Amino acid sequence: MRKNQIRINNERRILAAAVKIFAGYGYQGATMRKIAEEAGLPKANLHYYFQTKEQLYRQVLDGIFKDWLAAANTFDECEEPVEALRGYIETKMDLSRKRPLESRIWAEEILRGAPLIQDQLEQTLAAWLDTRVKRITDWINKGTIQAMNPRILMYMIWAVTQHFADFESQIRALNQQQNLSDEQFAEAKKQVVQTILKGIGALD
Amino acid sequence: MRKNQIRINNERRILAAAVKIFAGYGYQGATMRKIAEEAGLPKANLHYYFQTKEQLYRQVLDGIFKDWLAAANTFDECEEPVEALRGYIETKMDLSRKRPLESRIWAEEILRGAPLIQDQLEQTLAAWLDTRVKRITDWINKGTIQAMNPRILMYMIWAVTQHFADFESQIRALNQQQNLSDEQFAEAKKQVVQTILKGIGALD
DNA sequence: ATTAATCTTGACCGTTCGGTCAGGTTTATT
DNA sequence: AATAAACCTGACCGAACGGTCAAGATTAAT
Repeated sequence: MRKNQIRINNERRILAAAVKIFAGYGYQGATMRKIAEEAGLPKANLHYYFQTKEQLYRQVLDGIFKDWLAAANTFDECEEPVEALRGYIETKMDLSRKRPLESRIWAEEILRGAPLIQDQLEQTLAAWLDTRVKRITDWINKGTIQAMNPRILMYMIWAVTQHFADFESQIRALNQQQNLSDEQFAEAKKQVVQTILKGIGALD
Repeated sequence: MRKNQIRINNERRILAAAVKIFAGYGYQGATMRKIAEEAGLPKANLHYYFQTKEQLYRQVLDGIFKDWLAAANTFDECEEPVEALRGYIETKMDLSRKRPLESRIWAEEILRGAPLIQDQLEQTLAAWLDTRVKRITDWINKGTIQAMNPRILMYMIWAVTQHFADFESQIRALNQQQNLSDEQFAEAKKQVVQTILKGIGALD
């Protein structure tokens, strides 16, 4: 079932506009009018491609969820905890830097109690986490890293890395009203990796 | 200018209801009708005590901001980095546990770009952070903890501690649909403290 | 060239939003 | 007891919301 080029283009335009508006205003604060304006299309046209606001929002969330899971590639490819965790943390930091809007949409959805993605969290994400927990447990049993609760380690990594996207406006206010420069962000990335790896006894 | 008891009681009731509704639905998603229902008062009565939805929201934010700053008492009272940071992290963790709603309201406000509290961030919070950064810098200069960027350390502490409130629904979905028990939370608190303190070279 | 399918859009609809207000009730002051 | 101040609230308002639809325009298929 090949899609027409017109449909492909317009769906992409609308989704890109929706990401901006949902990230900037939240689900409730975002309006179909604003998204239509951002996309440069009449509002009725949005409803032609996406029947309801909720369906449009769901498709946005689906795209974000895929990126979320894909970020774990480095984690899976590396044998040793230092490489694997460093790669994962750096990938998540880069994601926060390059796609902060998506991170904020995700955060707001969780903040509201994950009304639309609870199933995906309980099914897909829970399974995803379980396999990573097993790998970390193996490292612990081998003595490569110290004993700990692997889940809490993952929560900490998520918290810290996503903070640089989700709380960007707070960080900016505390940095002379300037977003972190590339140099500052690189420093943050380095320090985050260093602190966590050292914190779990994977370094030294 | 002493306030009447009726006013005191009703303002408190309305503010408590507002915290619940703002936390559960976000600023845009919260309605004066829902808040009135939660408070058990007619909607028009809310507007008698708080002229607009925004003013009510501002007062909620003000209360949260004060708790935020007050959590630093332990930090200031202790001489040594291990005590000071441990106390601060534990206080912030306890705050996330006991008052998650307030944490979520704060998070959403920052997520939306801090439209109403930007001034307070740039003035009060920036000054607050500066003094703590100075203390940490002193520790670094004394060699008690390793060299690092103190601001990034504070961001990490905020990120991790608040994550347990802000992402509660995600953590629940990954914990067999159960909120963290007191025991699990205590374990998390311990591991967070341990990881960060060890990560900055304040332990061992 | 003709038909069918897809796409486009201004105008419109019912609902809900934040907010107002007049007029009544309760509480405080003297 | 009388007056003033504070408090209460049902009914209402204009604006903005998500969504619909009929009728026309464009593109694809034959």
